[in-house]
Amino acid sequence: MPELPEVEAARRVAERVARGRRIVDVWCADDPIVFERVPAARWRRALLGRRVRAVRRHGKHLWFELDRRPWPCMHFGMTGGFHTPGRGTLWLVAHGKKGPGLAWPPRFVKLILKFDDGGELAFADARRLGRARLRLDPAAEPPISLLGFDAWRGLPPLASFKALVTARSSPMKALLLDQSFAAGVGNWIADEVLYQARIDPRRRAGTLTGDEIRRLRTALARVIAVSVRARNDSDRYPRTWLFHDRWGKNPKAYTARREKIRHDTIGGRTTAWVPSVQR
DNA sequence: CTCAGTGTTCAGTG
DNA sequence: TCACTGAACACTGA
Repeated sequence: MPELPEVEAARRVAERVARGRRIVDVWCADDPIVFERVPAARWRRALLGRRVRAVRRHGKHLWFELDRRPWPCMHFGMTGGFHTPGRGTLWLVAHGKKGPGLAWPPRFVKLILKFDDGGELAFADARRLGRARLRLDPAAEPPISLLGFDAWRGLPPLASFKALVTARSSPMKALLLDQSFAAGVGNWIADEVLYQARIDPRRRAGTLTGDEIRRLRTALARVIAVSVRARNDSDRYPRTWLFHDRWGKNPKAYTARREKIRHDTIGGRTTAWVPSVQR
């Protein structure tokens, strides 16, 4: 379930496994869709023998900083993630069986890196909406260069944040999902932020008052900070958040505060919101 | 069996 | 230019 907090968790796992290590083996699936028609042989040539200096993230994009270019960049799409072997394969994506997966290599694996200390890291993606690419300078080239501020580490000060919002005319839900505005916000976080900021997702960005924009920025900072700080996926979204009641497990569709939840398609995506709270 | 879905990209339209 | 819509991608789980 990769939005920014899950991708940041994946980045930390990748740093733990790979940072400072040398890549001693590369296995690459023959999947031209996922690998943008870069042949497996080119992946091997680019990565084999390289040392990993760091793993970087901007929005939902990750890349490995190696001691020689090009560098590999990943996007998890909706179902992608990193896996590590051993007792309790780490599942960063909540699909398939609950709990630690034991399969190695994992299902739908696209890339496996082996390191000089015996560690391994696999990139897998069931639905194949994710991407892995090779880039000479990932931050300076599309798609990463087209992203807006990172929603966690790059939130602009209030004045410039206001300017960015008032310059736009799209519905707030669409604006939050627009990665060229705030990189890393996905469908769930967008709904959570608008709920906590008490803003109707259909409101046009340019019509927000100064106070609403301030609430929006505060809610964005808080939702991301809390979910990034969480130790595990179950702590990522506190029980009082709209998140938990978003998909009617309870057909009553009320929030923890007994507020009626409504579902609409806004900005092309299913949107859960609370009319009695969001104006 | 059917259908919606945590995301992005592109073609077509207004 | 801006913004919206729908389709496509391929699989899972309700």
